[in-house]
Parts: sequence; structure tokens; C-alpha cells
Amino acid sequence: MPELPEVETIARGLHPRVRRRRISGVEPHFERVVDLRGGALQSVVGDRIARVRRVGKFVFVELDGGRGIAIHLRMTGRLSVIKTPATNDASKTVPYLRLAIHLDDGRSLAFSDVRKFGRARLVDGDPATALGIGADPLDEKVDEPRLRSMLHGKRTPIKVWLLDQRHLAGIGNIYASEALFHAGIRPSRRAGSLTRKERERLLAAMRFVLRKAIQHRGSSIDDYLDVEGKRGRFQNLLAVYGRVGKVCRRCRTPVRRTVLAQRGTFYCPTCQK
DNA sequence: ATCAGCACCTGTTGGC
DNA sequence: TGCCAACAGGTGCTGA
Repeated sequence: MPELPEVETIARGLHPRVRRRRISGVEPHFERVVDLRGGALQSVVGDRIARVRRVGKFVFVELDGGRGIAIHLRMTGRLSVIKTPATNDASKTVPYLRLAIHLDDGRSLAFSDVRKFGRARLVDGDPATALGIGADPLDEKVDEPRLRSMLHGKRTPIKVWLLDQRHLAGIGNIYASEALFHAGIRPSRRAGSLTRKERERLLAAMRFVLRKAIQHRGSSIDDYLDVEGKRGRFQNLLAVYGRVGKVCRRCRTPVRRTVLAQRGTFYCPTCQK
């Protein structure tokens, strides 16, 4: 479900609600929700939350002392802050509750997820390094020369390259299609074949689309909701994603759907070369 | 390195 | 109306 704009919206919503709170307990309701590669989560009990921010597609709950909890919502994960439920009816309070992080003020951070794909992982030190993900696409240090060196010699389709979080972290299936539309580049183009102008357009398009989507609090195509349970609005402004058969907003050509890396991929055959 | 295929899960939807 | 295959915003593993 959530990509960079949705995760950014959630992190921004969560931050003022939980900052400076101390963690008083960690209660998993589904065994595999904790990714043990970072070690057991119980060790954060007693720690204070410094802030909440986005790292790639992770919601990062940063703790005093340099550690943090990295939460990945995958397809259907949701975060909310609730009144701490009695242990025996926790799962009734929030449907599909998978993990409750109790706070010292009688509230809990609730991580729920219909599909059980979401994970929470303890991280020590720089989260991007620990999580093995690349630079943020909104980071201005990612400029054309840097993109050029990253794409050099790559024969994989540019859209597939964009989805690989080790390169740039945060872009998912919606915004990859959208950014490529705004850049006028076919999703199937070999990454290394982009010209300088195309790389410049791609960088500008990624940032434009991601910033616009953040302004609109993300895209709620199906079930994405923010921390307050509200839908985003950017789904109404999508240019190609999910619009197969409908006409391109720019040139009226019907939008096409193909499959790349087993993912639905949308583009305008006229506007994208 | 890279890539297809599948696994992980459950719910919704579209076609017959 | 009813059934069921296909599909869904993501990643991670295996084997070629």
C-alpha cells in the first residue's frame, strides 16, 4: 500500500502524538510481525521516543540513545494511536492488530495489518545503512551526475530500477509509473539508455509527483488511511496509474497497461518515448 | 548482476 | 444472483 508520500504523511502525523513518550511495553499479536534480524523488540521497553520520521518506506520511531524501531507497512499496514486496551480485548479495539507498543501515558501505538506482511525491526545506528536502502529521492544531493553514475550500464527497465529500494528508497508501483509519465519516458526503457535530458526530467518529475502527493496526503486507491483514519486525495490526480483504457489527460490517447517485474505498469504510448 | 517465478496473506472485484 | 479467478500500494527467496 504505502509508498513515500503515504509513509511521510503517517510519520508526520505520528510524530507530535508520541514524541517524548516513554515505551512501557511491547505486545506482539502475531509472531512474525517482529523481524528478528534487529534483535528482540523487548529491549526498547523503558526507552524514550525522540521523534518519528520517514526513512524510505519505513516509519522510523527514533529513540533516545541512537536506536529506533523501523516499521514497514508493506501492502496493508496501518498505524494509529489508541487508548491502551485491556490485554484480553486488544484485538477487538483495532481490527487485525499485529503489534501494540504501549506508551507511558495510557496510550499505545497500534500496528495493524490485514495481510500480515508488515514488519517491525529494531535498528541500531543509521537506519538507512542498517536497512540496506539507498538515498532518498527528495534529497537534493541526488542530482543528475549522481543519477547518471547509478544508471550507467544498467540494462534493466527504468521502472524496475526505480522499484529497487537499494538504489533510491521510497518510490513504489504508483509513483514509478507517475514519475515516468511526467518525465515522458517509457517504463520499459533500459535504465542506462536515458539521455542527460531524460535523467534531468526524471529527477524533476519524481520530486514533483512525490511532493504533490505529500501535499495531498497520499493516494487512497483502496485502503490506505493516515494516522487519524483519513483518506488521502492524490488518487484523484493520478495521470496514468490505474487508468488503463481511460484517455491520457495530456493528449487523449488511451492509457496502456503492461507488466514489468510482475507489477502492473501504466503509461501513455504517445507522451512517453 | 539480473530476472522470472513464486511465496507470504486476506479481501475485493470483475467476468461469466 | 453466485462463484471464483485475478488482482492489490511490497519485499524476499530460489534457481536459472
